[in-house]
Amino acid sequence: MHEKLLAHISRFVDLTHGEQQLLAASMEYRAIPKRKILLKPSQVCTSLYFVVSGSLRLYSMKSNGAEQILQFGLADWWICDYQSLENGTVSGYYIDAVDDAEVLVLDLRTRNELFDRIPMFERYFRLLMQRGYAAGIKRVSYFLTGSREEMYLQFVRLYPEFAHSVPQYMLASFLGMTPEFLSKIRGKKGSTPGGKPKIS
Amino acid sequence: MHEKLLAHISRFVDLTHGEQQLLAASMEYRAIPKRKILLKPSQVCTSLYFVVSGSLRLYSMKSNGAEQILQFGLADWWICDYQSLENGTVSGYYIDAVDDAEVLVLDLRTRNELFDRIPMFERYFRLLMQRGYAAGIKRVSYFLTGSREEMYLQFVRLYPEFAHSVPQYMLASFLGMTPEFLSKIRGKKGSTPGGKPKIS
DNA sequence: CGGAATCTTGAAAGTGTTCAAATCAAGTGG
DNA sequence: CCACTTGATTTGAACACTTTCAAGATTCCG
Repeated sequence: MHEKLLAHISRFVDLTHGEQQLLAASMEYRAIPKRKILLKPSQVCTSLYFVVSGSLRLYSMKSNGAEQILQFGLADWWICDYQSLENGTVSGYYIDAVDDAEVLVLDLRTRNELFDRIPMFERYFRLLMQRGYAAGIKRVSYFLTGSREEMYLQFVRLYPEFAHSVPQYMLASFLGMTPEFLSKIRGKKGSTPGGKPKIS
Repeated sequence: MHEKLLAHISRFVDLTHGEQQLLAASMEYRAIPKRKILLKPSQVCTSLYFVVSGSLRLYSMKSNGAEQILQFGLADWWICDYQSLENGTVSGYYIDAVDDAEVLVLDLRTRNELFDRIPMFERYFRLLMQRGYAAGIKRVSYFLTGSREEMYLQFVRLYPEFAHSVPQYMLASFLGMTPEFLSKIRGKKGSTPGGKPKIS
């Protein structure tokens, strides 16, 4: 169950066998049924989730009651509200399961102990956070530079299977548009050229 | 010159006196004149800049030739293209000075040596990156949730002096709107109520 | 003073949203 | 297996927000 995590870590840093054991022993496996909520506003986030399979999402509630999905947590992703986690403040986000998922849970306190004992584990997180930071800047750049349609096409290019397995309204939310508009974008593509109506 | 950096670090982690000395000796002071370019596309980013005074910005060039500002580096900020830095790939961004600025330059190689020698320094960066990551998510949330006008008001609330010292077209770019539209937003405010025409 | 960059203003054109209704899909219980 | 209910997607018309383009006013700096 932990091989997937260890394999992921090994793409960034090297841990000794002992360190790997310690880490594996520090995380708890958990099966998350579809729609199960792992975090909600008014709670303080005290756990990090490593997604082994399935998918989670992090979202907020807009003033009009609509969900605003800010992040999907697919396989090999860590997901949590880092602001709440680090400051001990109340979260403003929800985290739940899009599909049935399997995760490894790492408690905040345990994480901090691991950081003290295994500097390379903290480096791994430094690299992840740095990457997330850089990706955030690039994401903002996409929002500001291109149209919603380009963003959609880009997303489909990057995550073709996921883009078609996730409910359309969730994808629309993540891309910052209404489900109606995404539907129109999709409609435009499928029927324009002599294209066959679509297979299956 | 380095006190500002050490003071900033001390808000996150504790360094011994010796570590502080080592760090200070590892960074080079540099005065950056207004408009001086520190990084441009086709270069690989190999330095991190800590802003002591003044302000830098990180931006890309849109297909229509307009600048898209993605980030301002104000006092106490670190700025660089982390993706280029870590992967050794060519950057897609520019970094230059909005105003005359003073920075401390940290070379990539030196940074990595410091990380090996001073685990708390790497923790400091882990916390910075984590914070930047969380802030990036919140920023996306602002873009998707509110109107440009709300974003502008929010920005002014957070950085009142900076918002009025930076050229308006740069602020517009950072907020993802045209300078014309920002001008209209500002016009609306100033003249709505019995408000005085504006002082100075 | 002169020139260049910046900011303002207005009309026309986009792009994406809202609202409402119709269609489609999927499960549930009988 | 069908009828029903609920949720998801599609479609269209009216609307709102933001951009584009073009001209004029302003400011800044040598």
